[in-house]
Amino acid sequence: MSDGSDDADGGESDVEQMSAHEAAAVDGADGADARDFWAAAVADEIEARNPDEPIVIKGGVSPSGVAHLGNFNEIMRGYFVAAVLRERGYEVRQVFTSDDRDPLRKLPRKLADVDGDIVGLGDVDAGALGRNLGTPYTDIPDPFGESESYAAHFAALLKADADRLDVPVEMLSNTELYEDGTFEDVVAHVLEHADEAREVLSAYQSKVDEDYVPFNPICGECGKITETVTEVDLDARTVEYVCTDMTVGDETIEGCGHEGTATLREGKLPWRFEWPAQWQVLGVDFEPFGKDHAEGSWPSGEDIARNVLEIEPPVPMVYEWFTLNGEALSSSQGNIVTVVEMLDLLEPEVLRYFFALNPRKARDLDISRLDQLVDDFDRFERAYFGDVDDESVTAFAERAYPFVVDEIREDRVRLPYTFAAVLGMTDDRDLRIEMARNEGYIDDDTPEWAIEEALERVDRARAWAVREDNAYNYRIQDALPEVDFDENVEAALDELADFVAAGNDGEAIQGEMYETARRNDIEVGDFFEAGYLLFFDQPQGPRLGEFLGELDTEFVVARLRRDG
RNA sequence: GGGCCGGUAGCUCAGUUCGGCAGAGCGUCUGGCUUUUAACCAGACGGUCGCGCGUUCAAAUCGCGUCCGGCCCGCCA
Repeated sequence: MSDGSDDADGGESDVEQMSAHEAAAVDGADGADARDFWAAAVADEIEARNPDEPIVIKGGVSPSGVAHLGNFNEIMRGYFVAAVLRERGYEVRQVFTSDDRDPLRKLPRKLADVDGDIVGLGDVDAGALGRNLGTPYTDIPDPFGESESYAAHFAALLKADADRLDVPVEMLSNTELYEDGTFEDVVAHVLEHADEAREVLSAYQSKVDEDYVPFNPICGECGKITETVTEVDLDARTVEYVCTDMTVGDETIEGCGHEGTATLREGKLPWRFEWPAQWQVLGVDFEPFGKDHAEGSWPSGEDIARNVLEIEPPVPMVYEWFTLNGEALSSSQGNIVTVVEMLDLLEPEVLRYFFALNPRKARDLDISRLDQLVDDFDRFERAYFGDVDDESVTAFAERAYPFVVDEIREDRVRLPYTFAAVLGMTDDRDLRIEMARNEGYIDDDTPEWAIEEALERVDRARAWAVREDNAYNYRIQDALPEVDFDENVEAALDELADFVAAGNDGEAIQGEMYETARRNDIEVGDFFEAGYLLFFDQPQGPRLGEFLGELDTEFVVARLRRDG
């Protein structure tokens, strides 16, 4: 526990630990800390319970076809609370349970392959999945034939995403917790107190009757989860069962009729008991969950924890679901987005920022307006460094920013996202830098690492512009676009071509464009538009003169003369 | 039918815990930078805080009612 092996900065002294705790106490006393960042308020609540260390923060989902961004609430919301507690000097263990002893109940329409790319059911062995309806995810082969099981495949995806966002989380398999006996005593306890269990649960679920047994064995014959327990032998720690049909929605998963005996490790608790059982065996102090649990599983779980398991439930936190492009996340409708996809478009810290925002608000992730999210992040970052005159943003940034970035470095350069997208018009690195320099984002004092990081945004913003095919999807046209100009515009273009051919630099070209337009009696705007059409096949573009100054002179001259 | 959460400027959101002048960024418009693009600078426009009633000297904030959206109250997670 205190061997320091996972302690990043090693020799932290007890004195410093003390002061961290004291500082936290001061923060808690005036309340400023908690008001400004939800994770700090949650941390206060956990702290108030004087938890044993390590403090355990849990999340978890049942494996499904795709690990989408919504699932990531289970990891990111806990991460921020863990980070605040660590800052206060506590040892924190963040775990994520893959609830993988759950049976596959229906076929997913979409799956994510090992790289996180989404594929349809038709691209995998769907028959093998269909035959395994009702079987625990850990006993179903990986449809991609790579991992040990369907469950392992799914867990690996989530773990890979957590790594991409640099969140240290320990993945736990529910099945393993059953098989290695971690759950066994709780299962025995629940079966021993089956009357109380039934009584408590029946307040939440009307279907619970006298025959209800809170344990579902796995059929020794067909391997499916069964629901019919006929006898419980507490001394032998076994149950007798019949493998009967299971109803899922309006579908029926057929049982094989086998009658057998199962140990308490060969089955699972129903979810309503399994969740509190996890709290007990893992010693969970905090758990965020989606609003779907808020009025169902949570109240019953809390009750079961106190009155059946006789433990104190963790500090809860409900998070709102977010929508994608205004629509509910839905894998069957195909309205999903993954961490991998998002990281093609955003830097990891921007995505982390998204999850640092108030969990109580339903939030829409509008891909077409990602520039707005990135602008918000940039402002949030500047606020941390005291450059924003807005108390509430600054207070939030002061608390949350250190947990959003991997490293606090004040002299970072952030190109505005739309400008970064515009720079994506060229793949020429030097040209990108030159244009950023022209606009004042980079100067001679900018360190090389900052330039490097700034340019990382260009590829992402470019990917966004292409994906959305929006106004920032500029690309230098290799071939002459179809154009049709007035005579005086053509004359002006020829004059400008001569000016460029004479070897003038970008700044001069920019100035000359105005002169040329005036000389030929055309609106400056029309002349610029002509230039944009020639080079981008679009009526808008970057600051043109300086841009042309960066390109190959022969190419520019030929294009201005409409020669290719 | 019962319950929970949300609804604040065109957009994205602070502010609601604990009542004290309705806020920010973006967008838009106007002007500026010898310069109509990305950006930058100055300014302006923009509000029935979903709606109604109540409490109060004072309500986005508290209470009651109501509308809209999501979720839960079967199974499952």
